[in-house]
Amino acid sequence: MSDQHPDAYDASTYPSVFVTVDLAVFTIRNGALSVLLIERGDEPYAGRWALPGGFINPDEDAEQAAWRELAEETGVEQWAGHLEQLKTYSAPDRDPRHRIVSVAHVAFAPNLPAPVAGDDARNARWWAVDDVVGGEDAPELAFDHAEILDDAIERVRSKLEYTTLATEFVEEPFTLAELHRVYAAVWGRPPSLGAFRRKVISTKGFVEATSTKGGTQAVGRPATLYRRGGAAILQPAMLRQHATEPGAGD
Amino acid sequence: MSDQHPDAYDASTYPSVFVTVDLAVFTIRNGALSVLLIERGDEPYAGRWALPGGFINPDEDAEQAAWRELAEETGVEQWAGHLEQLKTYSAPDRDPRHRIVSVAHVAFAPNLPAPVAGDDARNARWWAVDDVVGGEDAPELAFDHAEILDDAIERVRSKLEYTTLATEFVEEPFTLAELHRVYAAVWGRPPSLGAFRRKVISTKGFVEATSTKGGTQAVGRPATLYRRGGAAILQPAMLRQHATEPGAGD
DNA sequence: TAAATAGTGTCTCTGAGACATTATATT
DNA sequence: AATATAATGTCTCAGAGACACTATTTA
Repeated sequence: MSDQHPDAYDASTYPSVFVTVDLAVFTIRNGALSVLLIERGDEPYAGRWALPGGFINPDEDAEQAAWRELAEETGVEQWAGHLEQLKTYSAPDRDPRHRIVSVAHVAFAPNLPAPVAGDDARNARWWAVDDVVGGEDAPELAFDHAEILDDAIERVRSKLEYTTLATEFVEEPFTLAELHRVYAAVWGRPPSLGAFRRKVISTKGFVEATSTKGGTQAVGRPATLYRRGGAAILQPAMLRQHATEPGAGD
Repeated sequence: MSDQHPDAYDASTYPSVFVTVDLAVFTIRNGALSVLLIERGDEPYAGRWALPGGFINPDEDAEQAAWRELAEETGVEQWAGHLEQLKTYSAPDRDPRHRIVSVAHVAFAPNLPAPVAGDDARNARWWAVDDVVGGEDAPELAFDHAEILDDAIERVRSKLEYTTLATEFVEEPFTLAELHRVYAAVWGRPPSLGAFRRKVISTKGFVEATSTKGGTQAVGRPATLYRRGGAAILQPAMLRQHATEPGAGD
């Protein structure tokens, strides 16, 4: 914050606003990157789908509020995944009623169940992100949530490049094939399997092999099972072929 | 934002807060990455150094407020550089007087002059970041600005890796040696000159050669002069030797 | 000429992509 | 055996680091 005006806190001089958190909660379902949306029951935007969110309490910072909302919305108490701040959205007219500034967050977790429905008659479900952002019969989201979701998706995609965050999308223990499918789902196109295996295994602290073997498949050679390692960043990064390729051929 | 409680906007139910922007403004001065700080005249933290910032007006979003503050603090009307949102800081007790949520921003520009002093008797100057974050006689910053500055520095460093942002730190036209010195200043250690030149030149859209030659040096072969190209991201990234080697996470 | 800075060539090493080959399980 | 999946080996190519070498200017 900081300020240069000693009396700047006079509420008559500067207006106060409401501050909320919004959440883009991601998981992998049926091999597709999916996000949790809630159908609004009230105006404005009644009937539209929106990101879950809520107000920050007086004793919370934004991250604590996000964790709390996450538990409330998903019904998951012991959250196994990761949560981080995304960006703050503050256009003066983003909410037609009041000035509301929202601190958006991104969360990831492995293979979450369908969200708690009973709670308060709201409709809530997982959407494959391709069904939300991909033109055609994609729903129009409430408020500026389409923009938030776009930014959130880009955050997830880029984080897979230079961090070990992909491991947050799978349950331990996991196989390298499962981890590879996370990259395929999030990026749309998987990295080449050979290079992927080499990189994951050779990057110290990305994953740790366990002594047991197994996997979900009923047939075929059983896979080595791994746990998350201690490393957080990938150096160098896992390469993704950006959609915006520099001049073809090249 | 979004909400699930139709009457949630009742001010008696949820408290309103003040929202500010803070700015970490960076430039290169005397070969060192430097940040603009302001000495506070009033309590709290009177006498402490702080990041410049101010309140968001009712008709502005956070980015517009940041641009406005930037012009006010630096006295630069035609801002040649870049500004982007960094992160929002919202600890309930980060300001002892009121609940204040701050949307921090990062700005870069080439070789800025000493900040406007006369304005309102406040003391303002450029600090080499090594003098602010480096132990010893580093000043204790006001509020949570030390944390913000840490995050801002890390943002600048990492952005040089995967974007063409370094060109925002030099005035056009510039030489490759000047651009190389930007990397040296921001990272502490420069990338190897040979690889650097190859990468900058071979990355389409990073820089564009001009027909003229020159440079600042009085002696030696005159350098080719360049302008910024149209590209924004570097694919693959410029490699930096991280201080924190991969292996041990947080 | 010497000194200074700009720019190139070349060697080696790492690692990515492609894909053939081998390994280990079930039926 | 046949089939399915896991895992490895190998070839090639792009690019990074190191550094010697060449180029172009001023004094």
